[in-house]
Amino acid sequence: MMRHQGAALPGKSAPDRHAIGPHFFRKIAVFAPIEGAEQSFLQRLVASEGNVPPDHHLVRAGEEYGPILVVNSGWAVRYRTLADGSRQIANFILPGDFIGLNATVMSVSDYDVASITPMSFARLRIDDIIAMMETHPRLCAAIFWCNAREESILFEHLTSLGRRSALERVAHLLVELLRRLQLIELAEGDSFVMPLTQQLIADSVGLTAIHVNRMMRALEQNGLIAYSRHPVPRLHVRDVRRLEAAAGFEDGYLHFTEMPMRTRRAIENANGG
Amino acid sequence: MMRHQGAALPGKSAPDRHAIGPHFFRKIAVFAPIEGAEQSFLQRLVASEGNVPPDHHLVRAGEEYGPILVVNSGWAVRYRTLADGSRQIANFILPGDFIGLNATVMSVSDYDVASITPMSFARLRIDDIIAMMETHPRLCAAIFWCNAREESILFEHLTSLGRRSALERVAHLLVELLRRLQLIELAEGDSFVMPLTQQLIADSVGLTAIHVNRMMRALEQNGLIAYSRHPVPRLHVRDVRRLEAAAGFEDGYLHFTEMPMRTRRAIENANGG
DNA sequence: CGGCTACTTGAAGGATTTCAACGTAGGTGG
DNA sequence: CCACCTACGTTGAAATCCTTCAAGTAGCCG
Repeated sequence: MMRHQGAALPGKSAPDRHAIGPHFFRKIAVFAPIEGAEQSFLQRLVASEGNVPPDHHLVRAGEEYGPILVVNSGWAVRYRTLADGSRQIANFILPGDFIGLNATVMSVSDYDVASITPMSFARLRIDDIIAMMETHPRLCAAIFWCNAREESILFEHLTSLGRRSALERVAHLLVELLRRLQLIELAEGDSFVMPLTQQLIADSVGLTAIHVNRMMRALEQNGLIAYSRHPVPRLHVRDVRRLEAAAGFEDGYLHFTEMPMRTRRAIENANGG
Repeated sequence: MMRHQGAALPGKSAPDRHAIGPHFFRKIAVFAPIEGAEQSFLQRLVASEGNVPPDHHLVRAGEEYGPILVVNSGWAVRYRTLADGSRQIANFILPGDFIGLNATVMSVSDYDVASITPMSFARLRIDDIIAMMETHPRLCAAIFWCNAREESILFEHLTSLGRRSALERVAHLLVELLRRLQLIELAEGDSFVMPLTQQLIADSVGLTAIHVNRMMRALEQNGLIAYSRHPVPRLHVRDVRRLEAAAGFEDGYLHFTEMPMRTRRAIENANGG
């Protein structure tokens, strides 16, 4: 059904090919570095790797979760569809993000996840993750932190929809994407490859695609952003400061910070002491 | 500074006074019953109990988390404040809910929590919770489930702000509160004590208090709800079905049951019709 | 070339906000 | 016990933001 990545590797001799790519470890390092034995333990947990084309469903609302995925490349989108056919996007899923982590405590999904671009990812068996949570408290805490950070981003998104103007919402999304991509080293300076259509942005920020268009043109005409279509669509943030100001952006919610001391101490004592 | 509940207990003789009230266990039972040894283990973890009056801050954005709380009675609100002074409420915190669970993996809060009514709660030390996660995997999973459910409610809230009309948003909030209160047995039939001002509702659903007023009057005039002020403010849902229809409400996101709502409706219609 | 998708622009309409009053209930101090 | 004060709720009218409707452009792929 779904084929593994067809890289022409000579047998199984490649000893430590990384199944979970570097973006995950860059992101998680904000919380705690995952290195050495821990990293190889996590790598050995990878059951398989996968690829999907754009517009492919990875999780479906109302259906059982599949394996948990860690994105290695490509973008996906998590959303709910309403009775009238309109949809609301919760968040854009970037390399290094988990997909379907709720499967550890819920059997059926209440949202959809679909790829936007071609994607590659590592698959982790749910039972292995649950077992890991008992044996490796630091990794358990790291997963808990990923969840908490995602929830924080969701809250900021809610704040946008509830209390910010159309211009602010669009600007805010663009700054957030820039910052998240910079963290995983997928931005080049203040620009990044931009796979989102204006309709996707609209479904995220609660506007019509038409109005998103007007807001982006306004940002462009004021010299805050620029857009180039070739060779691939790319967004350039011309003035990060002014874009942040236009968005009412505060970066605290992204938690570019460290693990609290007490958590580190507790975990170290449990393990070594 | 903060006094313990002044109940005139005769010394320490009361052996097993429940520090975490019943609402928490009713809610969590949807996921897994916490009974016997597990329940008493959790009860022994309670470091102390506390009370606060209305409009009291329990968590402050930008400051370190205090102990983790489990609400025993009263309502609180979790929100962020924007630069211009407006605020966005993420969720209303009811009896049985945790406060400050993120303290397990983050040291500084990025949101405020404040009481709406007088509240009572149990305090749990963060270190004890972290230790518990390693020794009691079922309790760890239960906490993980609480987080996942809260995130799911937040997503539905986001969907309201992004894609529903003012009338739908208000109706949706009222149905959600009814359902959550029924789960913890704090509703009486289809009515419940309503401590929220229209301004609080407005800050939750992203409208002005004036427009919330108009929407509530519309719901009242159409016979969907009724409001009585004495002896305490109380909201009566006169027609749950029609209120749910007006809200575009689907209860899957609350994770009450294994059975999706459309299935249950189909069964009820088949029986009653 | 035709058909598709995404993007762009203008004008009219509608939903929600803003501004401005007024009502009502509870609490406080004279 | 009444006068005043404050917080919350209620209503109307004007202004604004965003949507809807309509039309047209640009690039891509068969």
